[in-house]
Amino acid sequence: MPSLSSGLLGDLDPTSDRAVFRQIADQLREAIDRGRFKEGEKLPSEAELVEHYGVSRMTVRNSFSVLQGEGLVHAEHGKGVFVRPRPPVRRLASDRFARRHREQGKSAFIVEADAAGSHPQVDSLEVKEEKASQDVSTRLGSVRRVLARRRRYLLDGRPVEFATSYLPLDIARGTPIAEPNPGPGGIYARLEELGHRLDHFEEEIRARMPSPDEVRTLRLASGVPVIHLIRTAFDQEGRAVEVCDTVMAADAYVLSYQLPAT
Amino acid sequence: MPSLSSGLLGDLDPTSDRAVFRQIADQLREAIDRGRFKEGEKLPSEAELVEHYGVSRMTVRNSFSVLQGEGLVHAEHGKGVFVRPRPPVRRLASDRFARRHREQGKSAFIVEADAAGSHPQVDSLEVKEEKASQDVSTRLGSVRRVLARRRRYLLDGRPVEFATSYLPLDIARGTPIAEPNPGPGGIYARLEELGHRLDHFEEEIRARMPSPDEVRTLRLASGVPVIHLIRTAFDQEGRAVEVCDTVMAADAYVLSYQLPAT
DNA sequence: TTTGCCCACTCGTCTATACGAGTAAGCGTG
DNA sequence: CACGCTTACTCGTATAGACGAGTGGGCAAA
Repeated sequence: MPSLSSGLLGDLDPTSDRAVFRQIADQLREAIDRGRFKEGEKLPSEAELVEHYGVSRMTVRNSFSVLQGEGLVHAEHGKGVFVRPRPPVRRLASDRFARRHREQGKSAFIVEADAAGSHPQVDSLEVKEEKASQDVSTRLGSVRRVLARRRRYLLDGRPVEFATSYLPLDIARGTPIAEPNPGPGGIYARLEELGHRLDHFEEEIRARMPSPDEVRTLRLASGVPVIHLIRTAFDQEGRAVEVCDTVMAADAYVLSYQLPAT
Repeated sequence: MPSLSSGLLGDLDPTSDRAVFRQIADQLREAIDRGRFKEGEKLPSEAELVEHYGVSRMTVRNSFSVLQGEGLVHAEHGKGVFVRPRPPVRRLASDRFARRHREQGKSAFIVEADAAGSHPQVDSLEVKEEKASQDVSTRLGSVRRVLARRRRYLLDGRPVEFATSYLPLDIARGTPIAEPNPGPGGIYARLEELGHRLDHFEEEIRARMPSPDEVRTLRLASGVPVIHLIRTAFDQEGRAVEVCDTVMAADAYVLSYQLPAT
């Protein structure tokens, strides 16, 4: 059978000064927006579109690359080009570090994911002492070396977040914080037990395109940005006791904050 | 003179299974990261790279498109391909809506930008009544029609943010809030004067690639995501009195929040 | 039936070529 | 000197063709 697309897609406007590949991208985008192609569904193949529009294959591929850059579709070698499904998002609420959430045994990530019916995992655990980067050193108040705790979070097998915590050695060395598993309530519970009663957190949020490294560790599709969150924890003496650097797949997260109007 | 690039760029590895255009992208990326090409500087032209690597022009263009997708470079027709300069970022602190900031005459955006030495502008003002979207209606508690206040913010001539505030008609109609210029302290000051004493805000943050529309209104370079922020303002009776939907150029913003450890 | 191969279809990579259009500098003319 | 043209260089768009490699179904052989 010839192009299934015929019914769903229109013709090109040769008088338009809009580039042909843009016109094709526009039509595909609109068809997707209108739900003519649903999430996960296969778009017409390159060959079909070449046929339908009477253009060369590179032109069709150019259209697809536009849509890929917008994060709308993704290509699978040997299979086709598909409408990118929106994954379930993880909501991070601003009270997620409240003391009351810290009393339980399991980490917030596990508890929350279980509740949402998905399968959580944490891997790539690494705990080691290292030299503090300029930025981390500044945030922690001029420390030279730090304890770094790295881990990757996965939901239903998909990596969604990569995080590194940095703590001053004089606080963390020789404590459960320096163990791979710091115990119930996580490192914040341990910090409080060690006498660093937490006062508040500061979070800085940026969004940007991922580095090739991040594309690899988070298995990101093209057209998916990352949210870069840097949290600093302060104890009641005003000392920065931890910096946590987190990179999240932006399509898997919604951050939520509550601000006083005071 | 032949390629200036010769000194800065290496050779291809024909034995590698990494695609040629990726190898070229890798080398350019690394050169940029190492500072061999500085912000705003011109990369070697397509022709020079064709010459240097002995590949076809489409292969070089493919490399550039990879880097463009990463937001590292941008092309200017007739001029060349340049390392994308990081614009000055605007910091949004979580206390930006505190009452004490609301007493002055000018809007927070103007005050802040002036202080930072940049030239702020607000344009595309539009104030009108319209049908509430499903989402806005839900957030405001099932209102059918709303007052919508749209505006675009620019820094030194560059659009950085596009925002729309939605307010229930029973609150806003016939008040200064329905005027293009709501007066000193903005609409939050007016809301409080009207007896809606503000209690707190809720902010939801997402990051994603921009729609073609957003690319146009924010004049976004390719490879620049947007931060999508939805703020809901609640008064002391617990009623949602405003929803503000904001789309920001992600390369121009850092959001900063302070969370209690309680 | 099961195994394994082949083939058709898919996207990925690369070449070669052509023309269009924006930019900027040089040069000659008025 | 000032203006406008030419020209060389830049990226943008599009064509046509070639080969490679992943996927999955069908068919033939064991």
